[in-house]
Formats: sequence, C-alpha cells, structure tokens
Amino acid sequence: MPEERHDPGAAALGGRLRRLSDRIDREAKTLYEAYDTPFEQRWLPTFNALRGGDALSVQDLADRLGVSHVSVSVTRTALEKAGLIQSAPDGKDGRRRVLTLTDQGKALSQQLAPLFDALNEAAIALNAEAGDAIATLARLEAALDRESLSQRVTAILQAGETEKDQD
Amino acid sequence: MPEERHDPGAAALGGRLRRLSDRIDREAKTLYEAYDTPFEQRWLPTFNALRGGDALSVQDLADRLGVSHVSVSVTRTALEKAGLIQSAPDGKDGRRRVLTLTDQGKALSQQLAPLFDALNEAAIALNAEAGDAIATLARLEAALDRESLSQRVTAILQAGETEKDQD
DNA sequence: GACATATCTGTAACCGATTACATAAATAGC
DNA sequence: GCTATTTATGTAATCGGTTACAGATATGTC
Repeated sequence: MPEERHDPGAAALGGRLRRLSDRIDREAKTLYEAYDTPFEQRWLPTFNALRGGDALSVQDLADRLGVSHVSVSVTRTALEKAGLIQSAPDGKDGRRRVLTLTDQGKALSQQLAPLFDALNEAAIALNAEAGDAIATLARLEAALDRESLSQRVTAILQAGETEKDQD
Repeated sequence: MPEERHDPGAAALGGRLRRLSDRIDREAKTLYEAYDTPFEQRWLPTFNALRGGDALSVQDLADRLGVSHVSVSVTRTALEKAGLIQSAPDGKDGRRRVLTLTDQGKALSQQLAPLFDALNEAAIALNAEAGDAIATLARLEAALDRESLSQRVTAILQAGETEKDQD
C-alpha cells in the first residue's frame, strides 16, 4: 500500500475511491472483451435498467441510477448507435423520449445474462470480504449529505480561529 | 438512495465509488476557491509530498502516491506552470528530474496549511462516521489483489458450466 | 392568450485517472 | 565497445463522470 499517511485525508480518500473505481471498471471491461462483445462499462447501468422491459426516459434513468441526465444522454447515444436500444418520442410529453431495447439488445441481454449474474455474485463476495463496503459507502454518502466536506472544513477552520482568539 | 438493487453489482460498486470520489473532489475544490487560490485538487497529493522538503522524481512520487507516472507527470507540468514547483536534472541519472517547491510554493504551503489540516480532520471524522471507510477500502483493494474481478467472474462462470454439465 | 418558470434533452468543456507509445538514458551481458 | 533490455519521462487518446449552457416543451399564473 502506498504511503498516504501524511496526505490531507480527504484528497487521499477521494483519490483512493477513484482508483478503486477505475480498477473495477477496467477489470469488468476485460470480461466483455473475453465475451467478444464490444460492450462498454458505462453502458451497463442503463442497459441493465432497460432489461427490465420498461420504457424509460433519460431523466427516469438518471433518477433511478443516481447519475446526471448528461451521463445517461451520452450513454443513450452510444447504445443507440450500437443498435442495442431505440428511442421514440413520448406520446404525452414532447420533451421526452422513451428508450427500449431493440431485438439485438434483447439478444445481447440474454447472451450476457450469465456474465451479469457472475458480476453480481463477484460483487457480493467482494463486498463481504471487504466487510460490507456497500454499507460503508452508504454511510459515507449519508455523512456527506448531513454535512458536506466544505461545511465540515469551514467549521473546523472557524473553530481554529476561535481558539486562537481565545488564547 | 437511487435504486441499484438489480444492477450487476460490480458496475454499481464501481460507479458508486467514482461518484463519491467526484463529489469529494468537487467539494474540496470549492474550498480552494474560497481561499482565493487557484489550487487544483489533482495537485494536492504531489504538492503535499513535496511539502516535506525532499527532492523527488516523477517516478518517486508515482510510487509513493500509488498513481501512474503519467498522472504525476501531468501534475508536475501544471504545478511548474503555476510557479509552485521547479524541476532540475538529477545529477546522477540523466533520465530523471527532481522536483522541489519554489519560494512561491513554500509560501502557498504555509498559507494553505490550516486548510490542509482541516481537510485531514474532516476526513478523519468522515472516516469514523462511515465506520472506518479507509479500512474497508483497504480490504476491498486487498481482496482484488488476492483475486481480481476478472478471475472471480471467470471462476463463477466456469462453476456454472460445470454445474450444467453435471445436471 | 401571454408571459414567466420549470422540465427534458443534447452539446461542449472539464476533471483526474488510465493505457499506449515514443524518446532518451542506464544497465546487463557478451 | 556493442547490443539488448530496462527505466524515466512526456504526449496523445481514452474513460466515466460532472457543470454550464442552449433549445424545445410543459406548466402555472395573471
């Protein structure tokens, strides 16, 4: 493990999270390559959500996946280009388009189902070995929801000012 | 919390790690802005390592920080351009350059020291509130070191094939 | 009906990492 | 000394997110 003890912790934590994320994404990518499918890691959450059969909009997916609509929009473009999904205007709301899997997408969904199941199992095992990483991340997110990093640091800095004034 | 239950877990985990990382980076960035210094989040690990006073090379820093030499190289360029560090040829090895803080860098280091300390304290608090996120991340990294995601998924897929053959 | 505000989607630019590759220098082996 | 291999650094492209902004459409208020 590299030496990070003296790093301002928030940066070290952020970097560590990113590198772990990158690592998982890279390793997942090698699996799609082994399956001989030009599947991209960023497609997975959107593709998987549409596998359920519902027609969903970009914003629906963004809400459901917890990412920005931009992230979903870019993914939609790529999935459509790959022929895996199609989009059609929403009958009721001219702003919206609804996305569904194409026949090709459904075929790929079936082909990759074992891989997706295995990814899930592997994640469950990893989560357990790490000591419930998912719960820990949820608590970290909740802690930041309660009081953002900026607020915490500002409070600490102000406490330091107050201590100085009182000395 | 967005609905991720049905997502192939490894992608969900990777995405979650990334979004948390992005969030921490963004929030840290607002703090530098509040300090009225054009400091960039990606500079921090390298800048902080050089604050110790040692002259270090790109590769030294990469090893120490656990990132690729490219990441450090790009950061070195930016820090040098900002006038915060300087680089000089290593007397003994023509391939290497050694990096040190400039006077301006030292001055900024002193100016931002309270902010860096506060970031550290905030990280310690967040880590505790999350239930030792750092230890959990370390176990997750160690689990992946022992057996990569690819290996785990491949093993699961092969077990599934074996079960099918035996049925 | 007109206007202001909100929502949906798409594009551009950015962020902090990576891999691939190229060039220069050092090292090892003969 | 020569050659092959390794190491150090830098550049380009890529990845998977983000914010900012623009245009189109829907909604709410008067």
